[in-house]
Amino acid sequence: MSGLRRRILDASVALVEEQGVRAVSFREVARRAGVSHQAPYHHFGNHHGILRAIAEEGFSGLAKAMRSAAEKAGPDPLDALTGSGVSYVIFATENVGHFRVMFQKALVDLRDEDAPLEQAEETYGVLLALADAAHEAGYGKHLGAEALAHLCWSTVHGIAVLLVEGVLASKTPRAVDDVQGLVEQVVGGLSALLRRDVEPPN
Amino acid sequence: MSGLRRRILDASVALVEEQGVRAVSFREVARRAGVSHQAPYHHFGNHHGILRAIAEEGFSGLAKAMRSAAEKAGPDPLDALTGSGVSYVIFATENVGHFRVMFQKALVDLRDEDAPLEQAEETYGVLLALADAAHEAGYGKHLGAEALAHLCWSTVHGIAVLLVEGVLASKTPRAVDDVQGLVEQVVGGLSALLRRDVEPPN
DNA sequence: GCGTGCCGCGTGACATTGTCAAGTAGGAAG
DNA sequence: CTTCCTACTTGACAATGTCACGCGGCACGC
Repeated sequence: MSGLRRRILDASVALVEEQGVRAVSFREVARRAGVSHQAPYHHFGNHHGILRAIAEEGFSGLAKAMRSAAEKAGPDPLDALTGSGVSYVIFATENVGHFRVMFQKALVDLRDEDAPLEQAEETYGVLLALADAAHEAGYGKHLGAEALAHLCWSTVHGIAVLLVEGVLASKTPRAVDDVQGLVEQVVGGLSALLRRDVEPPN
Repeated sequence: MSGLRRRILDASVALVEEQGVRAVSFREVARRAGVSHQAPYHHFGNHHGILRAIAEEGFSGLAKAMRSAAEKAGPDPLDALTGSGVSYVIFATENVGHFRVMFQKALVDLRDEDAPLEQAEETYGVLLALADAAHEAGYGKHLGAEALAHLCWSTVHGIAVLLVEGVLASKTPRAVDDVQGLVEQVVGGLSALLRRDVEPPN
């Protein structure tokens, strides 16, 4: 029950967050964990093994965060969908080390023939269920449930990437440097559009 | 006026597309270009130099594509905004090698204090202008021009990333494997929402 | 003519990396 | 006591980014 595996994972995630995926060297994480350069190899097989483990943990946590946010939201399916969207972005900004690894084909093949990443499938399932419920309730009716899911996913994923990679931060005229503000702006904006499409304010 | 610089850049972009950024080794691109392992170093200074050059070329091409698409669209500002959004995604899928490098802080710091990437600023300017025009025409009025720009950017960037990294492809029940279909679905969906918010179909 | 730079590129070397091969301590099982 | 097995360590190898330096050619002043 060696806690070494955990220490190595933590060190790797921290490295990704600080200096990007490229900086994650087998030997550096070993050094940070205070073990020999072969100890990580024993736990993860090879370099891809560590990245895959990070991605598994990441998708698992993301699915949990989305489900939890959806439950905490009100009874309106759109509120649940919006809440999970916000939690998606928050998760990304609070788990940069995981998030950076999760969506790069060259690092982790989500649909590897031999071993597709089931945690990713699970996350997609959560999204689809929420979008379906919202669609059933009439939101984005003319789009179709699948299109609604893809639209929401694209939007939250886009804002997450732009935030995490520092593309948007402090780019705006007014200092909208805080994450919360941008998330509200974007996710809230899409949510408002969907709601006004069903309940025109007049 | 050595064409070697171009050959090295092309080889690098091809490598990113085939095997991800991690595979771009100084020596491998030199080998592919048929020169010594120090020739690239002479042209780009160091590893980051190549990636930065790729990003510059990428943002430059992206801005051009967006402007061109906006001009080709009809007179309606929303059509221009939508068209440039579609071109954004198309650019990403047709220039994966560039796109992957452009939005990773650890590879290219867009707002480096010493030398911010002006091509990126230019691209952002194109987006802002299009969003402003659409906002002036009444689209996304309750959002604000800036929020409209961020919403559109997030959505097209999100779908672009998910497509390029193979996250969405063949994930849907019905085989919506073709890029065009997904782009229409997502970008067209957002566009429709914005239009119906102004011109309710009834 | 001829030296004197510089530009583009090649050669050689060094520390560092991922990975393979072969150990070793310690406990459980027989 | 022997025989595994697990969790690591040590040592080696080819490959990588980078530094220092060498080398041919071309432009320039004189």
